[in-house]
Amino acid sequence: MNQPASEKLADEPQSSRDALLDAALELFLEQGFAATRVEDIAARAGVSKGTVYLYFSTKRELFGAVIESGVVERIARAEDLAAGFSGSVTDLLATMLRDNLLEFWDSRSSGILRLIVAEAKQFPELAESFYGEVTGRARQLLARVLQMGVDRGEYREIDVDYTARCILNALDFEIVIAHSLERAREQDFDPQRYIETLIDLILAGVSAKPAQGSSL
Amino acid sequence: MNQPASEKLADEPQSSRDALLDAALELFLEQGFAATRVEDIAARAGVSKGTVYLYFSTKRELFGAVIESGVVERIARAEDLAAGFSGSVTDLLATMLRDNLLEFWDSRSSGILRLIVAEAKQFPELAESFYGEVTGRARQLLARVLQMGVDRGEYREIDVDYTARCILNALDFEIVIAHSLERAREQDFDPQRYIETLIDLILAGVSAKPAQGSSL
Amino acid sequence: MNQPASEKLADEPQSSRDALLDAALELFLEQGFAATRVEDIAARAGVSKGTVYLYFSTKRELFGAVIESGVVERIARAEDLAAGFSGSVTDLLATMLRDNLLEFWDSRSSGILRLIVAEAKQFPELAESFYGEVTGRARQLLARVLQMGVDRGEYREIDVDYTARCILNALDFEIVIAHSLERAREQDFDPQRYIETLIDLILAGVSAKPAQGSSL
Amino acid sequence: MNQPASEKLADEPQSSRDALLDAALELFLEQGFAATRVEDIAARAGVSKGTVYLYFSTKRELFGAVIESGVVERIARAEDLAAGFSGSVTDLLATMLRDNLLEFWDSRSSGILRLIVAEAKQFPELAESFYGEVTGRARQLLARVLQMGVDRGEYREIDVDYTARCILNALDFEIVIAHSLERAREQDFDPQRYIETLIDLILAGVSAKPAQGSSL
DNA sequence: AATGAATGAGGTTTCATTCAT
DNA sequence: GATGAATGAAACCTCATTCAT
Repeated sequence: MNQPASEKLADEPQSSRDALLDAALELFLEQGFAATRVEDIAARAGVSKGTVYLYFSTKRELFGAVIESGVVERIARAEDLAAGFSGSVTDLLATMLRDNLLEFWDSRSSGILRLIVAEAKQFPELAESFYGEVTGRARQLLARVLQMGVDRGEYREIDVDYTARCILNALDFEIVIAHSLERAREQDFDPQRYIETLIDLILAGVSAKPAQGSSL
Repeated sequence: MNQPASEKLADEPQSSRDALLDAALELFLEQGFAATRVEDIAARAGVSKGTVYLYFSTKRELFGAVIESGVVERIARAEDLAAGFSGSVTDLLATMLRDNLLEFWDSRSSGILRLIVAEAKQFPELAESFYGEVTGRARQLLARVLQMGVDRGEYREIDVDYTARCILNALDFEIVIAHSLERAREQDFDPQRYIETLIDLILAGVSAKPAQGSSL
Repeated sequence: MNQPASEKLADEPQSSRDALLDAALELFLEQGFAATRVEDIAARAGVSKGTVYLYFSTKRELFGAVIESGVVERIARAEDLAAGFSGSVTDLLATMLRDNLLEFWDSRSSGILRLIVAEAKQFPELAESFYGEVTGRARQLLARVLQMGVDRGEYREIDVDYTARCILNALDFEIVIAHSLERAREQDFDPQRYIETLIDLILAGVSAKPAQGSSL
Repeated sequence: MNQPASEKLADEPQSSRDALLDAALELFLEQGFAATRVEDIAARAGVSKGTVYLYFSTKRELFGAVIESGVVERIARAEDLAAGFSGSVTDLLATMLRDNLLEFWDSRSSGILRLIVAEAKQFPELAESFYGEVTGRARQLLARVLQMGVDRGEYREIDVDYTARCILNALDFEIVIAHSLERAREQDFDPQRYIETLIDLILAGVSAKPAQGSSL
């Protein structure tokens, strides 16, 4: 059965536009916006300098498109979390933090978070939009889960919105650091241990009962 | 009584070098490294372009000196925290987080944190040095306090090092965001409420007893 | 009755070549040679960029063809003037200047004159050819008419060739100005009044009798 | 006796700015605005590319400054004409046209006229300003002289304003042509003869008495 | 005949750095 | 110490032209 030409295998040659977006993301992550030359993006995408301007009218617009694609990807990912679940809220919370965020750790989008922070002064609208749509949406999702725990009596009366901020910030900054200091971190940092510590701290911090881990 | 040469009156004209460091910090914070022109730094410092090169051989070296001065300042601040305290570890912890970090929030050094994150790819040695000397030192200080709480039986058996990471990350990312999205944040973010929520969450999370606020 | 292939209905789709010539003339007149992009010409002609190169091997060649078509058109127009006339030479002269040149004023070809002047440095051969074939031919025609007046005793002994230059220059520069400063001229310039003043001046200047209008 | 350093001999090294204006005028005249590269202007002025941007923020601004300097120069020249004179208006008129304009013919400013016509579409404000301030001023001057002749009874009742337009146009277009078609014109054009023919035509055309040259 | 994605030489402009004064 | 005119490498961007389809 013939497939339409538009369905391509992952390693097939993509459209020039997609190749440029991929190449640009890689280079912006590696070097930042200002230090990345348009010509290098083109070279990595396998096209010539002029081709960049067939698809993006300026280097800044290309940057915006790169971030935009990351936004779309991360939003889709976050929405998947909302899908049905069973068990206690605590199980959901632990699963969310553990499984999903560990996965996110290495994903392409996680680098975009660092990129947004780095270039926020040059692209304030993009940064605000990203922060609102991505980080904000994740926070609302997490706050809803926490509220569920409160409603069920699993958790004590907490400020779910700001608690969600605390949790996400603790995760996001570690991600930003991981992308900023790749070499130095590899030696003495254990992401798994970080996540487990965070989960333990959070669950103990919100639980209506005494802290679990330690209590005899 | 002779005063050391470094002690100057507030309104006294500083040395050109200090004026350049101050001007450079301001501009790097506002615009980032690449977007800041040496000529603008000189202008803000009230000297000519050529004068910059009397004190710093390259723009990068000037950036390094700016960060260095921020490091020194922040380390001094952090070390002051270690001075004697009395009362429970929980009181110390709450005070540290509340008073000292609220103060830090608006300090000049807090912007350097964002700057380091933004420019880490261009200045990896600086970033690693800063992260090690400043963030790392703060983490060790916090870990020692937590360990003290554990030793005294106030806190349950926790991973003090990684718990300190969690706490500092939650603080640092909020600071970074605050410096990245100045306008947008003013509207719906309450730093005081954030700190209190974090303190509440942390103390409940580490305490050896049931969470304080809610359950009897 | 067969019609030549070149006679088409007004609204009929022209050939791509003709459409390109028309579009190119419009744009060259509006913006000049250098500021007009081949792509814009193609777009205005309703064809694609590549199609331009099916008919013209370079942009310069297209420019040449545009001028060439203007030359042909203007020569035909000028030659028509030579056709039979009756009455005094003065009547002919007044009619030529008044009717024919007022008509020419708004014609498409009049813009080409300005274009030639503007691009003469880039296309010296074209400019010389245009000046020789169009302006030169018009000058010879006018000189013949003046000579006729002299021969008939209507006019005094004048330098008919250079007098023709004076007359045509006075007309041509006003045309060039009209095409150069479209907006500013509309306010305080009256073409009709200009032509009449010129005719009055010329006829009085060449007449063998006292100036007509004023002295009895 | 020592002279201030600012007084320089004509061939002394001028300021970079003046050297750039001179070089730019030459090249713009030779090649037009678009075909002239900033680097070539710098080279002819004996400075480097970057130096151009110390004095002019864009290539267009440099063009404007070139025109501006021409405007100033030509206005000063035109004003000198207005100085006292004696004798008949006809003598003045003949002298104005003959001496002053022959001088103008080869002056630097005369090339600017062609340049303005050529680039009017790209610089409409400049063109309008030039036309108003330079050509317009010359026209008013000429119109005043003609009016004087009418008032004295030397000339018949003519439309002095539009007559002045005719005269100046006849001169200006010849100048523009001279600058456009340098090579071709040298062979068979005699500026002196052109001017004399024009003077003869004009004086006969405006005179209250029968045409002078021919009348027995 | 027609397309339009792709090319890459070449232009304008920026800005870190130098150096004669 | 201080200046600021000058430099020139390097970046972004344009657009005439080509060519596989």
